[in-house]
Amino acid sequence: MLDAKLFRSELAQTAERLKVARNFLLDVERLEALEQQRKDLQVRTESLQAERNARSKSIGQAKAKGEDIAPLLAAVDDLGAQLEAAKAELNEVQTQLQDIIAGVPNLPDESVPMGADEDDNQEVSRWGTPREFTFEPKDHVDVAANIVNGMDFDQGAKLAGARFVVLKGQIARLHRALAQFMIDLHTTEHGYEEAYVPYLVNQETLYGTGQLPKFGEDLFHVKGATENQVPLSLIPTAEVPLTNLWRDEIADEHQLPIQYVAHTPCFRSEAGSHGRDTRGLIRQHQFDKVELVWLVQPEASMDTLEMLTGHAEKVLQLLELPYRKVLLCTGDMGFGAAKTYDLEVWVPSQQKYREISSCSNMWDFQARRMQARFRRKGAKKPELMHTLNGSGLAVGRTLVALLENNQQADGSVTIPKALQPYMGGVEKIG
RNA sequence: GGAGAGAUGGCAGAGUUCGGUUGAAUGCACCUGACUUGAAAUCAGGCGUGGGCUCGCGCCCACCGGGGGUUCGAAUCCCUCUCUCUCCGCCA
Repeated sequence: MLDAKLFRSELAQTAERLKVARNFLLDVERLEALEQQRKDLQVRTESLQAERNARSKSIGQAKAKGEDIAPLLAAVDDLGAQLEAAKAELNEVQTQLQDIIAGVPNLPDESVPMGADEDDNQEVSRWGTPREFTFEPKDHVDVAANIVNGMDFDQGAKLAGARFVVLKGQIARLHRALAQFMIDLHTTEHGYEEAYVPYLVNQETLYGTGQLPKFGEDLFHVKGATENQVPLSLIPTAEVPLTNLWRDEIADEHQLPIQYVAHTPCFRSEAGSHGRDTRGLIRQHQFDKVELVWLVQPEASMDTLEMLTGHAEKVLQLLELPYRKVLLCTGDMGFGAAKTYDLEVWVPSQQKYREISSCSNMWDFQARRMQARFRRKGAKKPELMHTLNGSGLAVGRTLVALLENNQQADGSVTIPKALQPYMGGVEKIG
């Protein structure tokens, strides 16, 4: 959420920036009208409340002195109705304003290139060299098929439906090994605190990180057993529970920065991506991810984004997987991001780089929704934190990259040195 | 699953019986000043969050777990949801 003041004192400029940078059209006239109404109604409501408070107080005083309060009660007779009407009107207007503002995307940082879609993203760097195969490389589904049926999409479909998978044997272990390796790296080398979090969260939590109100159709929602039980939703990423740990909290300055790492499954409905990446592990309704989250002071967030991205890169480097780092343009960034780097890993079967990590600085966008704040030493007012998150990495897609890049002519798959301790010391599988 | 108790400011903890000048006693923590070579101790003062109006001084509104209700007026009464604790039962 953007600062509401931007919609009052700098409405025209804000609308222009949103249009240019995010192709987001703000209904300026409607906002202006609503804001004017809000102002009038709020002043009226509050003065009615002030009047009611004053009169109620005098009734109390009169009663304490044993005076007759009947005339005072009569004088206050129609105040209640007036106040109720004003309140209702104000409420309506504020709900409308809130709906508009909650649906406005974040403004990009100055360093983000302008652009319409992914074609305008900027490649920042490449690491590693895609391997020259002396044979026709298979895709990960076929590579896995060679390893005693370690990846079974039919069984996934049988148990749950399309876009679900069952992993077994060495593939299942490799999948687990990758997650363990990533967590250990981030906790021991990069200073993250490991966290285990709920996979189901409530609506306030989803609002805090920006999934609601706008992107509810991307999630799986779980109805309570009884009618008036609170609705919960499966997390689409651990960013949601981790960042919300500081919702409605005020940290002391010395507690920052805070860094969390968690390994969780992620659940996405993938509504609107029918027919895309239907084969294989690339796009599933359920996938595992190791997520990195930072909560920092505003002045530190830009440097932190570089650090965070570096931590995700380190995983790819230690796994010896070729990748490139891409700076997303204004048009390709997520709803709440101010700046995002994607890491894309080389996928031999597709002869292209595919997203395996997305690292974003959300600026104060989520913090404002969540009221996640901190207080500087000696300062009176708390300030909004900045929040950042990034995948370090998506485990399923890492498995894809490893199987494809490390496949051998004989159908086996080599295990990178860094991962071997997590695989019982074996150098290859299959 | 059954029975009961509770949720108040950064923390602890009054107030809820019998609704009224209570944004809320008190203690701790914290900030400023005095004393001190410095610190501790002591003393004085300050010290919640969000919002509105105003050039400003400042004034006003809301908030005692969430939502709704009764009332001129609710931390206090009623309904409901959530969470916490105790006991019993069951259980990975």
